[in-house]
Amino acid sequence: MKAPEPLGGPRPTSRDVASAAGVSQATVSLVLGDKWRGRVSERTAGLVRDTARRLGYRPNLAARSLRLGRTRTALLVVPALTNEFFARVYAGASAVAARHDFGVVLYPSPQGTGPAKDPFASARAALDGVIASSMATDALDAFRGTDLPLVMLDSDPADQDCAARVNLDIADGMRQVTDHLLALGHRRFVHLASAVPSWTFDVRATALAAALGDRPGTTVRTVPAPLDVAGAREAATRALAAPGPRPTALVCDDDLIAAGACKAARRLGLRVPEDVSVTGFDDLALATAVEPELTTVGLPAERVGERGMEALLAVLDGRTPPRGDLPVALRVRASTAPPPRS
Amino acid sequence: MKAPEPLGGPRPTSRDVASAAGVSQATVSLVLGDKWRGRVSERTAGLVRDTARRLGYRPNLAARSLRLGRTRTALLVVPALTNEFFARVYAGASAVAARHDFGVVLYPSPQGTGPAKDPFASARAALDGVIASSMATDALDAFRGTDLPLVMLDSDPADQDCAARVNLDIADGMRQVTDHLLALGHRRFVHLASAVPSWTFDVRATALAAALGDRPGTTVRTVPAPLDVAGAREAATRALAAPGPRPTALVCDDDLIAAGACKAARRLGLRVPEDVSVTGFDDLALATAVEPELTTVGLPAERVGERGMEALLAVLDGRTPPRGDLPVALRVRASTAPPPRS
DNA sequence: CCGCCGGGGTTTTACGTATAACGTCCTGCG
DNA sequence: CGCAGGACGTTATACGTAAAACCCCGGCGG
Repeated sequence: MKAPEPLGGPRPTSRDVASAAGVSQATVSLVLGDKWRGRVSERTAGLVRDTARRLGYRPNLAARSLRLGRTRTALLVVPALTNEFFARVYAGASAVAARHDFGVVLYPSPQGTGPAKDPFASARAALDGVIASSMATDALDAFRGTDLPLVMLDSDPADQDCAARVNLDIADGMRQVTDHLLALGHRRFVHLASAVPSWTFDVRATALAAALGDRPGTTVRTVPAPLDVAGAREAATRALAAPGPRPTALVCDDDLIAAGACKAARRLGLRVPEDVSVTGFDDLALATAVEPELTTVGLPAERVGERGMEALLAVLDGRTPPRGDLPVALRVRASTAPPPRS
Repeated sequence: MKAPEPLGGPRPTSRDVASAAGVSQATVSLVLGDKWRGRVSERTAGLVRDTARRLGYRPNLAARSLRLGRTRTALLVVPALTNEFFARVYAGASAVAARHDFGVVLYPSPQGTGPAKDPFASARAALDGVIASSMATDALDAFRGTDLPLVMLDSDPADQDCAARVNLDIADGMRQVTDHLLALGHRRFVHLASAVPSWTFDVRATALAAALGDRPGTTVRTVPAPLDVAGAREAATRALAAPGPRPTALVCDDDLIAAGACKAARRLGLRVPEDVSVTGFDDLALATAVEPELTTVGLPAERVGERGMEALLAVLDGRTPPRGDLPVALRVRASTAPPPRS
């Protein structure tokens, strides 16, 4: 007996509410928009609200957007949601957005069967702003040079072409990793560096170099690795089987790479961490799923998303966005130990 | 010399294009909407298109939605994107959507800091349909009993309250797993079953029971496990350390649980697969990241998303949606072997 | 007694698009 | 010669909301 609401029929409009309550449409709009102080009596306001609730009224978002010129929708541009890090970024952004009843829509994953040729085609007219990871470079260009406020995630501070930026203190994380390994006694390092071009990875390399720079007797070789376990395993195999003294520590740009490195070591008959230490980055679920559990750098992915959304809201509001890098923390687990005696 | 387009100013409307081209707004709408055969000359149509391109015209989606009453937007309701399976479902759905210039928006992840109290608040008025996983039960109720077409993913076929359904042949997958283990010689099973209430998991249990039902001499004990590695490890530890003859095969509802089970076994001094075999479900990236690589059931997650979107488009179009379960495939890797002699 | 003010509304308009309904030539045919 | 009808557009309208502009009435200071 839910008949009162026409199930297949059109939903009630503000005008329906108005006539049902015996007032004008403008009054409904004022009351429901919370702009009625001193313009509508308490009694009428209550009546309108009750009627709206009774009819199950929901404002038509398209009409509202058309009128206001704003859509309360932000676009999040990330390389791929299958990367747990970005899934968590999305969760953070969307949580903050929900609190300000904003929506978050994702840019169709570029590695799919192909997004719309034009990034705007499905999105632009319906957006208030863009939050973009620096890893999604190709998609990103399309949003540059528009009037849309752009918040960049983990991007080069030298690049000023954005309204706000939220960065992780990646350099500090890499320094913590290096200090940890140095303290354990390691001297021969290999840096399994992501082949994806992005500031996040560039800064890892420079931070590692800087941290080792002032320690004499240390060596580091950089080996590029793809961002997946199987590919990383091959790269790590080459690094470990290379001629010359074997490295004792594999510093990886990412937990996926670290997992691949562990597999490579084991396949070569080396034990982790007794024969070779391995460190990751990100602290994904993977880090505690593999054996041994990875020593890695925990990144507050949700906070990145939250901060990104907060920054965008601030910009849209004319306020100045929050500044300062987000802190990261080394998590020492079972994949690191002192180097072998030999 | 990009001056012609007012960068900070308002974007051109169809009326701007019209006056720039010296025609009426209606003509612009007809041409750009591809409804001009026999109503507008080839020459004028070309002129309009060129002018639109030159001014960088993009139709205002809010206005269009208001006029048409449809938004070309679907809602995807999933428990969490951090679950790789659903991230892949999203990728599939969004790829198909993009091809039909549809948008896909996600229901804010329920485990976040809390979504809008009302699921519709940020969504309903702007939706053409809903695609929902049966695992997102709580959120789902809110969308039942509305006029929105609902496509269910992996849900109980007995539940008829939806416009279309796309299911995986989970039962077949479980049967393949069981046959594989039986062929290896296993007789004492433990089913590490997800504690999350959902058809996908229920069907695993019944399929396992059915497959073992006609084999005398087999035993199976069901142990509930949470859907995360750490929790699953505890559950598996209890199962393995229980009094009585030790099980030789751990059948897990999910790769995360399987990973936990492997860790539990190793911690108890058991080798996988020599002392105990472990199987997973889903074939996530995790399955090939851990050691040993998991024997598991590969699910075509992207296909689920694609099929879901295709079904929704069909329903919206008045066509009949595709039917039939999607096939799954056992992937035999290194976590299964014949049971120990003893 | 008049003008003014403020409380409590209403009328009206605009947002940008899609499309139904309506002209206006021009050509060809009866 | 008149007019039917196609080719080519145009004018007008509606979608649902927000908000600016307006209106009415009772009370009160001058």
